[in-house]
Amino acid sequence: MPNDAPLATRFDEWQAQGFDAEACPVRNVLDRIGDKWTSLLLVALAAKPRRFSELHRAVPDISKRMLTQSLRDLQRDGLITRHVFPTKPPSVEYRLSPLGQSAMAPLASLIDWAERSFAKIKASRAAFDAADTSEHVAAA
Amino acid sequence: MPNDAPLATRFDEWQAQGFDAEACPVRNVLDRIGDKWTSLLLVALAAKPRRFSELHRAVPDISKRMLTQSLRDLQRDGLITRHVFPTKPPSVEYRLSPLGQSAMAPLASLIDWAERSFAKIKASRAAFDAADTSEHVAAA
DNA sequence: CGGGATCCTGCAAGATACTG
DNA sequence: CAGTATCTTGCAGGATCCCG
Repeated sequence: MPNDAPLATRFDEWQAQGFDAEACPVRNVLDRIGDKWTSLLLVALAAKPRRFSELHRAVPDISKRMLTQSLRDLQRDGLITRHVFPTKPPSVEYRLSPLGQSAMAPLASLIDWAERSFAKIKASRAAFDAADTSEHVAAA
Repeated sequence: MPNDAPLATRFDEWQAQGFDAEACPVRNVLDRIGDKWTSLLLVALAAKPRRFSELHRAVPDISKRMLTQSLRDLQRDGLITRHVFPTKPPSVEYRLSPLGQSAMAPLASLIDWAERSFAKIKASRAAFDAADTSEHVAAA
């Protein structure tokens, strides 16, 4: 039940429901988006439909196993559709479903934020790690 | 370098850079957001600053270990700040940094999408699993 | 109270090989 | 080409105890 209450209020609601993993949209959906590969695959498919090996090349360091599994997860959630062309050899095309397309706007806004903030985050990490190291040095 | 090119174009750029994990904002930032706990903690802190054990209660099924670690990750990325009050016993307060606050808008839009789409996703999952099962049954 | 250190385990995911 | 099946392992993360 989406509503326009501030996040803080909704957090209280989720909390009241014990954050039931089955019921909580944040956990259900963010777990998928945050998956190492799924959001990358969604973006890859946002450009255009692609075939299995095309995706494999597009995302170089994913294993065939994980690619298959990630695609099936996305399909199971209804974010992408899978079309088999019974050619020889077979070819399979994946494309965003309408639901998947509807995810792109919020996902893009998050990616925008990520790109805008990346420099600050890197700087913060460097500072944090430097402080950590110098403490170790001081302690040693 | 944030820009207003469509995601598809930016994907090609990332790809050209080999998706270097150190350089790619998507991987760097989404990995954190998608973390099982961090986004939940951000939302919890969006309401108001909270202390360690308060957060522990707010997110019931996180272990102390993971809470500590998630908070340190968020602090390292500069999304939250940590304030130690040398009372007895000590109390530590966490709160969103300006950078963390700037993340809330895109995060909220994603959560909105999640809540709006959750019913569809659940339905899709159910249909997918049912098809799977019936195939097994048919095969058996 | 707010952690750190240590031990231990399960499962996520890589590597490899096979198939329609 | 587009996957499955099996085996194997690393390490995320829980449980427990300790400490200032």
